Amino acid sequence: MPELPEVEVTRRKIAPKLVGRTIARVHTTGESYFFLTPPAELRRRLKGREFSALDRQGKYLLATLNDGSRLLLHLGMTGQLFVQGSSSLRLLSSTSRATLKPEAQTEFKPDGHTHLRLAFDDGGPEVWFRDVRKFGKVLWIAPGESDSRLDKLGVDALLATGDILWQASRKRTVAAKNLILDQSILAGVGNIYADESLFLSGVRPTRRAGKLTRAECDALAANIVRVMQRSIETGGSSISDYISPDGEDGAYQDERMAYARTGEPCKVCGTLIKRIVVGQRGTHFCPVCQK
DNA sequence: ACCGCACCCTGAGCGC
DNA sequence: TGCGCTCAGGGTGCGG
Repeated sequence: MPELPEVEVTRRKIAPKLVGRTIARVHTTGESYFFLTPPAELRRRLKGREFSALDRQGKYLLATLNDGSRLLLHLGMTGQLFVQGSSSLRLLSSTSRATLKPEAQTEFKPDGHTHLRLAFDDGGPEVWFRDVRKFGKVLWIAPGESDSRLDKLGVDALLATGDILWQASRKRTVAAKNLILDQSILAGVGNIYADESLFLSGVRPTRRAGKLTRAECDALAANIVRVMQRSIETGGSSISDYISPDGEDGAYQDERMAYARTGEPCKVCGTLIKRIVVGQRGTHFCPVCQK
């Protein structure tokens, strides 16, 4: 699932394929939950525009167009933003993956889940946005306008500080995990990096936020920054559907200490990693290392 | 103000 | 072989 590191890796790799290029044609699927801007309007707004920048805020990608309008993209759970010509087994169904020899994999062809296709006037490779579950989002923002989704975001998680967590957590009864998942406090933390940073900080995910000590807030902020920077360096986590724009897998999943390690020994003390549900999310922790 | 929870979606995996 | 059920979860919105 794409969180800040995966979105940042995507941004870095896709930016050169967007910035400076002019959109010649836009193909979309039909109206759906996915299109916050109706597809017909989106096609009209984008055609003929040139991308001038690609930025990131939390888990959102924000492209600026040469008329001052902006295109907001969110990868949701299963969003895949990539360049035409990429080949990745993650673009195939698991049955296809199982029956297809790796050397036989062919270039991905747009399917019903490929909701947005941008073709450019230079005739080069198109940029495609595919999303099986449609939890992703596309929104066109008029020049000079803002959007409540962006306005509500807290400090980018790469800039997390103990002070932010300390201030935000006082008198709060929510679980510590829910606090760091709150995008209005820190923008970019998702389920994987929440579990990982809590593990590294020795804090149990269910601990009431208001009971965190100042030292624990400092440790948590430092570890959030650390796991995210490390994940960006390794290309992000390719755990379910995430692929980078060139189809390469990330490697951070190999460094996981807690997430999706249910029943496996803790890499520090050997105790079996436990799985519970916190705030509707699968949550993994070491019952001994995390207090 | 805060908190818990239902909902949006589709495919995988399981039991029968 | 196939059906029906459950699970996965980011973000939004609503009811308590």
